[in-house]
Amino acid sequence: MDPRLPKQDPNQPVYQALAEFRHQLRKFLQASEYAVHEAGLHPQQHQLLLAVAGAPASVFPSIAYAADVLGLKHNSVVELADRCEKDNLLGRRIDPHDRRRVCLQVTAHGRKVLHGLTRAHMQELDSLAPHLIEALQVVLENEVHAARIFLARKDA
Amino acid sequence: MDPRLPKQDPNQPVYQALAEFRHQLRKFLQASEYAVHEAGLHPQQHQLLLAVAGAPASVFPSIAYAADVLGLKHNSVVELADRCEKDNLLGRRIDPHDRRRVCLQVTAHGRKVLHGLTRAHMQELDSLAPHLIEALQVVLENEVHAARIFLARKDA
DNA sequence: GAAATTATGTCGTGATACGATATAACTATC
DNA sequence: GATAGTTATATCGTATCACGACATAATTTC
Repeated sequence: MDPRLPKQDPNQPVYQALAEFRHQLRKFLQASEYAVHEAGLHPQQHQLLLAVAGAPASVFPSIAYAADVLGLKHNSVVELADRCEKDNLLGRRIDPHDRRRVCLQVTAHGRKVLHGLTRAHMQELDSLAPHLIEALQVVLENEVHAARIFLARKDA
Repeated sequence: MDPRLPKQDPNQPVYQALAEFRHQLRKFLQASEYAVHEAGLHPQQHQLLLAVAGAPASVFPSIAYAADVLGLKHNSVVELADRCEKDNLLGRRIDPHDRRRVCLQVTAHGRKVLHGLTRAHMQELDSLAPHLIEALQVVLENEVHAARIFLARKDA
């Protein structure tokens, strides 16, 4: 006998769609982490480099800014920046206009590493993006379907 | 004087696109974690529940399967399943056909929690998915652009 | 210019994913 | 049908890392 109980949950297709979307997301994140590790740095270091190098020209790349876009608390970014500085990926420079603030800067070495990693990421996304979008669309279709059921129920 | 060096890195637009994509990704993941936390469980627990409940009917939801789709080592899933079992979200059942294998099953309580969380996730994705797709497209456009430059250089 | 606010930094703690290792069940081969 | 090898799950010690709580220093407000 199969140890699985009869799987008659009406939400199963929704769960499957969401699970598949997460799976695709994780595949991208895993591929990213692998490439990053090959390049000799930690995933969070790469994310900080990318956030700083990719900051729009209009924003000041401070600790607080990085914490905001990375979704971390400021002290976590302080520690992360410490580790990046130790590995010569990032530099700190105090803002003369406001000497509380720190301007994070990618070093020449950091730039070189980031450049290589970016190539790898673009290639990865090239093949994964369609799957990601497809999975997202399946999720949204399920949503429409669920909403239809919900509305039908309300009408009854 | 501005502590930022002249930002003339030709890759900046690419970095910005990738950083924005990651930012959107994190916003989704953060919103997810918030909802999950509100529901009284840990993000990884939710992921395991989803992976098990969303497993296609054709696959056996074992520890190894969960480890595969969650991108974790099997022993991490063992520990995660322990925590889920302790919180009455998941049950283990040995497969009679192969008594080494364990069948993971979402409990009634787990199903109830997952149901509520799924509603929240769908709503979140409803508003975030367009931004995610947009960010992805900007990345891919940058790739095309970069490839064009690359090819032009080769032709020269 | 004192008080409140803002930005960054320090330190101890807790959660968790992992490597190494263990145990048990299945499979193959003789 | 015993032994070797493989597969699936489990245990345990460790390291990383994000966090809360607190500290320091600069700026702003009144």
